[in-house]
Amino acid sequence: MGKQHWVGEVRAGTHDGSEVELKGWIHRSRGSNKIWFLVLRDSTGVVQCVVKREDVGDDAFESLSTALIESSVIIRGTVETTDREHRHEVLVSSGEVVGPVNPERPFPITESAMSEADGGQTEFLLDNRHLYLRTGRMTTMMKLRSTVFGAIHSYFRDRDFIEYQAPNFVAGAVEGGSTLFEVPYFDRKAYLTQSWQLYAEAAMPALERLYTMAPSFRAEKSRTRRHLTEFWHAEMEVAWASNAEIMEYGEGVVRHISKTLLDERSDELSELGRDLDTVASYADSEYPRMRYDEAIEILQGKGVEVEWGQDLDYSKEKVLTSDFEVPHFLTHYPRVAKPFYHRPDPDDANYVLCHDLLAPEGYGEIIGGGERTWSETEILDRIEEEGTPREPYEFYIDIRRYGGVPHGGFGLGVDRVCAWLSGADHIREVIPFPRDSRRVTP
RNA sequence: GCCGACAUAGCUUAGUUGGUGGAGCGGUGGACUGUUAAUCCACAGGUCGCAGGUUCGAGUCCUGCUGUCGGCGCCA
Repeated sequence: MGKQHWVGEVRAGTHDGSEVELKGWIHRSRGSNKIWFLVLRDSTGVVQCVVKREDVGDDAFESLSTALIESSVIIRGTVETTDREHRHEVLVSSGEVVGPVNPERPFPITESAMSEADGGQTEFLLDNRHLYLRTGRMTTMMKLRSTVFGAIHSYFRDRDFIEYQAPNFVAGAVEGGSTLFEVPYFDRKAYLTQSWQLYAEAAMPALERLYTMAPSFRAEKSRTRRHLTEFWHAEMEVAWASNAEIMEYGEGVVRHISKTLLDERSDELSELGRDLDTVASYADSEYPRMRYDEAIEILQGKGVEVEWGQDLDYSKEKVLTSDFEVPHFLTHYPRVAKPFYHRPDPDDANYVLCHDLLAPEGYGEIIGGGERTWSETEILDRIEEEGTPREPYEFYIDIRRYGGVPHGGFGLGVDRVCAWLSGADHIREVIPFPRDSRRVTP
């Protein structure tokens, strides 16, 4: 790489008193006719560079001092310690502009746009998302996001899970048919996948423990702080596992993500205003289990109008989780509220062996999972009972004709977890190019 | 699909009973040897989302349209 020195190293004191060559972009620029201050940004942070006319000469002084914000530059100089902000400065000996910014089209994202925008939610910042990515807030979010992805991979790989990929063009739904994205597929129709699960179950007898992280697509017209039409889905499937065991993995991975963020990204969490003790409580606590029936009783006790058999919508989740300080599992939903692949409870067939993990602070459901219906007769009954067309699921039924075994898994909304743990106001803040029902550009 | 808001300069916005559209940031030119969203002076920049209507006169009132945002149902 044609770059040896990094701003983060300068800030850490690695190069105190030494010559460095910094390559980056102008974050801020100010000064007078003899001395100029360039705040230089690279992927590791910002540092102030002091350019004196007498040191660099008139030509370099003119080109550096007139370069606009987000011009790319190479700066050479000596690192000095200081009592000023950032504790370190670069006293510039020479430098040049690499990629200038045209004054007719200055960098459009101003301080006012940033400060009023509340996390990049204005139309303007969404239209300029390709430029918004390089702002401090979004850069920090992308680093946190990378750590979350890494933590999920390490959690499963450390437990001998095999990463496995399913097709994204599919013929059938996992969730409701109305949320399918239909795409032309030569002379037929196909759909974008809503979940890896059905194809994971096909590989379950081969791999026994498998996981993935991949995008899922749902054509929901939802406009909420928790929804995207394209979201990153961490899913896992385990042979011979019960609902309770699957929940152990769910709790484990969420706690592992929280701990990894604290270990590797505490500065970034603090930068975003996240209280580290709150995140630590998510890493250290056990997550209570609560049956659906208990949740209904609690809600009814609070005067919420809810009938047994209803799925719990967000407004009810919110009332329920308002007293929770850590994530809670909700288990044993009524059979009528859940799709065919959930396994009915052998102890009471009115319920299914499933679980949702509800995050506190109003972030809602972050995991949905459970045991799968695994015998041929039971899956056929469930499909018929639901009135679901059988054809797209023939392969899924066939799996059960050859050595079916109990198994289960879950899906975790990675973006939701990122939003929750970073304390973001909106799920859009944690993904570089958010997709919702009204936006596919840029 | 439903409910509710909003739309003024590149950005963030002010605009009073309807009476000549202002400012800050950003840009340009100038001043300034330690600035922290630097400061000071000057200049440029507007089809007030679009189309109708009411009126002597509409950024402002009315209707329609478009776009955007927030929320709901559903979900991760």
